[in-house]
Amino acid sequence: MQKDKKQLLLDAALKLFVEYGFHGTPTSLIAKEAGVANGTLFHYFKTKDELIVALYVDIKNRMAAYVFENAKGQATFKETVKEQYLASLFWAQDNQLQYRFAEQFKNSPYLSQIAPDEIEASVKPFHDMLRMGIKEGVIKSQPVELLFTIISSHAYGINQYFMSTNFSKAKQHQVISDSFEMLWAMLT
Amino acid sequence: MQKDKKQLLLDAALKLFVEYGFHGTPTSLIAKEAGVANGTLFHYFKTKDELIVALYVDIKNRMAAYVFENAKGQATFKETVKEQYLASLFWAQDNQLQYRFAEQFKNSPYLSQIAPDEIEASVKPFHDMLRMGIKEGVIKSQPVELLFTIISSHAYGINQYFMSTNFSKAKQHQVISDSFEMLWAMLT
DNA sequence: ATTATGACTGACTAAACAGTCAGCAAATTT
DNA sequence: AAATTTGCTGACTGTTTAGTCAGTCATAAT
Repeated sequence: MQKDKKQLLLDAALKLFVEYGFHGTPTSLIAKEAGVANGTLFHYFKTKDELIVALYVDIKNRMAAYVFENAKGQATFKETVKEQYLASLFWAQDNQLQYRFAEQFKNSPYLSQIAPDEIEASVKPFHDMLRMGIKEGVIKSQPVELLFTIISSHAYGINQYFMSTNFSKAKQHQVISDSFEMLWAMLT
Repeated sequence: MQKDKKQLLLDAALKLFVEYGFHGTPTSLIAKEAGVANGTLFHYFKTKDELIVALYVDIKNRMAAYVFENAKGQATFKETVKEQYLASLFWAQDNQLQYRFAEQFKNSPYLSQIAPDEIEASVKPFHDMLRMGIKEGVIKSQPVELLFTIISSHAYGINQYFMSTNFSKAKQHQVISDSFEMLWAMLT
């Protein structure tokens, strides 16, 4: 039983988009790489843009699911934040293509095709959590949007660092763990 | 005396690339926006790719010049780092188009068209400075690449935050200044 | 005054592209 | 067994695109 063709198309598109960019990748090449006919792409996605947006939404959902799955049921606030931070970076580590695609997408004009309230909804759980931390007096009283952005971009930076080095997985885990303690010091 | 046509083309390309993306912007539209003939673009830039890369290099140089100009001659290490950090963010504030273009470029496959040693050279002054700080025992003893990436992405985060808010310039300056102190606490 | 130069033009072309569509073959329903 | 549906195909098309090039014109050199 092989993967269904929709998934094959998404996999092929991901790989090619990261390598050649959105418009540097013709739909014909995506179909070829996926091993399906040209028209099949348009059977599953009305337009190329729809494929690009669908791919982004799919990746975002998978990452969010992974982070929440791995960070649930922590005893303290700090442990919750830490596990979410670690899970994000571990996910990025194991899904470099997805991560790079997401960054490319976020910095492109395609981002405007995602409804603002959809973006809003995806960050809400994190904002709520941070609000709780402030209420409990564990972290600094600052706008949660600012705190969340700082945490996210800190993780982004660590990931960039890994992309330019050649650390073993164990070494990377070490750096991630250390970097969280630096980050935490900044938040409290 | 009007700007020369090369600069008009770069200005037009910048505006359109940020709005429509690299491949979403035909060369014909760039020429039209610049108010020059179609062929003039190819008189100054052999290919569209060359224009894109030239635009990035130009922007990077301008930003670097601004940062160094504004941060030179500080008395202490901390003040030097702080002024460079502030200057970067002030520049981004006053050059939103340039900043967004640079981010789009950095996260695209075009980045690979910049020679690694050129990238290396552009970050070297910062690495050297950080090395000095470590030697003097002012900041944490960590790989300078890591420290620099953390500082850069912290600034990136603050800028992202500004893009989703509507603060006055004064308020933004306040946030930038505060955020540096948080960052500094993390580095020492 | 004549010639030479080089920035600039814009009509043009070959190639590439996203998207269409008539229809096929296998599975499912009747 | 016939009819219908469904997932898929790939040749095709109208449009758009990057890049070309023969030639214009203002300025500068002789």
